[in-house]
Amino acid sequence: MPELPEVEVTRQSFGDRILGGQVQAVFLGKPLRWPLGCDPDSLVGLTVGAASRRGKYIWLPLGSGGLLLHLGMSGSLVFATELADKGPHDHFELVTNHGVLRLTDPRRFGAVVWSPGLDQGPAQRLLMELGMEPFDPAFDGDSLHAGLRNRRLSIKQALLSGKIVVGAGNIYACEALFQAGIDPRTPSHRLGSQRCKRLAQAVKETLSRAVQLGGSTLRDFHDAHGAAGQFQTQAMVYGREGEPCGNCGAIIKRLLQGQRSSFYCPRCQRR
DNA sequence: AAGTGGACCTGCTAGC
DNA sequence: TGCTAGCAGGTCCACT
Repeated sequence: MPELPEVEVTRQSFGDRILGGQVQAVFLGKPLRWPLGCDPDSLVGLTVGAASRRGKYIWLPLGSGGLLLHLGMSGSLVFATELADKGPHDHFELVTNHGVLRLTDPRRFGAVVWSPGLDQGPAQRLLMELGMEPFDPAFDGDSLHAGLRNRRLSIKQALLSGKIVVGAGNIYACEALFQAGIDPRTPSHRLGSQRCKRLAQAVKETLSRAVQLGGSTLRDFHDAHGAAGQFQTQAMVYGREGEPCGNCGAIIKRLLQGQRSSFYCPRCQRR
């Protein structure tokens, strides 16, 4: 489900309210992608710090360490003082005196992992290979060009890999490539500095617009208050196979790249 | 070393 | 109506 915008919208929607809370209990459901990595009872009494985001991960400081949360494909977080009874897909709860943070994740590709610090332990291991943050001013056409110039994989897969820039998943990679006028199959090294500049700009704009619109709600995404996103209504290509391009009228096509669907306009987007 | 495909898991939909 | 195949917002790991 969640790409950078959904993760950021989620973080913003509960971060302020949980800040300063004290852990009263921790509930674990079925196993997630990775084990928590500590005794859940050892978190009781710890104080919650300011939630931050790196790529599609949320870092929630707790005491001297913290929890690294990932929503996988189908995860969402809810934060409330009063929550409905637990359902079959609720696999983690952090009960605090400010409210309860609950992870619901049917497919269980998500994770909640204890780490002694952002730059130590599991968090360090999971985050160290990540590419640049798209909203970092250092991410621009030049840095993108430098990251792509020796790569032979397609530009779509390069964006999805997260090794150059993080945050664009399948929806936003498709949308950014459309906005930049680049065919998703284009070999990365064939993009010159001019097109890299356009693409870096498109990635920044696509992701920031999506954050402003509250993310994309394709089937079930909601922020921690329960609000749905609106970006999907403005998607130009994602999920629009067979429809006319809003820009030129050509029929939007779908193809498979690395077992993932890519949507593109064969007229607006060039190799 | 970079690139590819499989694996993890459940739910929903389109089509027969 | 009921079954099945195919699809889904991610990413680690083993293998070439």
